[in-house]
Amino acid sequence: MRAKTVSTTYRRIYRTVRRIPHGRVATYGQIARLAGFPNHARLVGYALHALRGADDLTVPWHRVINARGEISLNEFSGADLQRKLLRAEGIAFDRRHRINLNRFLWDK
DNA sequence: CAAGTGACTAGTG
DNA sequence: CCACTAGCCACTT
Repeated sequence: MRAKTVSTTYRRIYRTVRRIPHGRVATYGQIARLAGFPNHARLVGYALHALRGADDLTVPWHRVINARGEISLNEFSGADLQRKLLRAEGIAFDRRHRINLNRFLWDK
């Protein structure tokens, strides 16, 4: 079992992730920046990782992807689930399982 | 307490 | 576009 050490830092990240609108995605770096931790993309990944298995979707973790427009989870840890959730929101994937950030990035 | 790890990224070539 | 790298940092061993 993972100890749920929810620091204020994590809460700040979760709060930011909750702001991502339905049908849009954001990158780890983007969330980090908006949460007030520029250049700490990795921290966001770590925070979301600590969320796996938790009360699903109180935080829309599936809307967070990497800067290349890909899902960072590997096929063994739920990438298909994330794809399914995103598709259900109308987000399209290309042949290589990538998302067109020009179209779906939670922008501006 | 040092070293390893990871849902990252921007820069180079 | 791909491969490799240095920089970042909380958490685990």
